Amino acid sequence: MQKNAQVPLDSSGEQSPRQLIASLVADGILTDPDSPRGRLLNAAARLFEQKGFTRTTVRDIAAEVGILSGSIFHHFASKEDILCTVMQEVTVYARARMAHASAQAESPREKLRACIQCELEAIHGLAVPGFSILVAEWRSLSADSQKRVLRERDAYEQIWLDTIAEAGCPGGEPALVRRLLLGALAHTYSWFKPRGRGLSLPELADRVLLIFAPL
Amino acid sequence: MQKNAQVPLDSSGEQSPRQLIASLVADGILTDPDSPRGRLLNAAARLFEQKGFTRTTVRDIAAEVGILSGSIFHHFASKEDILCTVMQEVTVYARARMAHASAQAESPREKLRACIQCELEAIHGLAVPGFSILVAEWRSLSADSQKRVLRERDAYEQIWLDTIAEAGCPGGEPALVRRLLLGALAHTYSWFKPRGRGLSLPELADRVLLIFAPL
DNA sequence: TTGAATACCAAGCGCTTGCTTGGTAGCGTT
DNA sequence: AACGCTACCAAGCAAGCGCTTGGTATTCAA
Repeated sequence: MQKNAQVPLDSSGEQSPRQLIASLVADGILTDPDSPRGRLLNAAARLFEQKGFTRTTVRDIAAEVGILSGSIFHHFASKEDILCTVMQEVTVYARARMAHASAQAESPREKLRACIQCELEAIHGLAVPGFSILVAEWRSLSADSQKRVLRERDAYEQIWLDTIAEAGCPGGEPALVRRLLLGALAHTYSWFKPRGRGLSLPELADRVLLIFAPL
Repeated sequence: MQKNAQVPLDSSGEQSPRQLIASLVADGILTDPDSPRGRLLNAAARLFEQKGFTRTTVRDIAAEVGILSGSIFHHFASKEDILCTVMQEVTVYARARMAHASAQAESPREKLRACIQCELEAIHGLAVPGFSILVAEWRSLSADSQKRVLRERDAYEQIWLDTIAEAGCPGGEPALVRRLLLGALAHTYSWFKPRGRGLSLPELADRVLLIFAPL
């Protein structure tokens, strides 16, 4: 159902989430969220994010969309297949979103800022539901499934590496900086509340930028 | 069995891991690793770190020390009790180790370096087996258990906050810097191989220091 | 009008899980 | 010799798990 070719992403002009999703669905690299399969993926992503993969049962997922647990296996081969597909599609969407945000910014440092804010929004469920699963549930995937997801993920990471290299961060190679940065950002999931009365999300992005790209 | 008072830690002179553990056992704030209970805790820590909490069964833990699964509940009230106790004791030991390492360093910046290296060693199983569980399995704890662990953890974090404040890191309040730093360090668990032929652990500590405390 | 495809139900199988129960063997005290 | 304490075994229960099977209702193209 899904073509795995790296479809070039449209990164010009303004785009609403709905438009972006629609164009990815039209390209055949994202499941239609209004289809039964798409509804299952969205429900699973929500639950995996809330409770974790092992603590989410197929009965939970089925109940979320109003069907019985057995019917899930008409759409997916296994519970792990659901997780793997969720991770793939989340990565595809996150990549499209970040490519767009990065292309909008002008200076290299602003591009990095845009990427940081973009990933923060993704992690905190403001833009890419299920993004935090990518880090939290990596070990729940079999080796084969990890490979499937990694192919999509490489394209996503390449945007980061290019951006970091151009911004001229200290701390060594872009790959190392990216890994430290990813850890720092992903971990904000467990303490930062974007809707709280403290730091706002763009403010947090600024602080992170200040550390990883001083000046 | 365990006194919860904040026992002042001996932080003078050289100390082998064995000596440090022995003194903590003598103080009654750590379980003797040679007792049946201690052997269970060590086995559980190893397994939780390798496979995660939910994917580790009480039968796995029992087999590791050569008893039957039911016998575990002579030593612990529940599987979660094991996890909670592991987390507590790991925190106690990590704190003692870091207090010692920090006290050995001279300048504020060297103290920060010592803490970073200390936590990296802990995360990668070179010094504090089970440390990575603290971050990875936090959500596996009930609210009550989280409170129990948090009391020990506060003392550990205080060392960090003091060290960061004195080192004068950019990026805002020490609490924020610490959270970003913890995320970055904890995540190294999933990509950094301390025994590999690439970057060594002290080198990695240097790079991290360069980012979080420039100059 | 038929036939295939899609989406789902109803029932339950086989297995694993955390944990319980009732009992026993060995040891140090008194 | 009697007691109590610690550490453990043997057996299994009740619940929950992922997943299978055989069948049905609806839709839509030929």
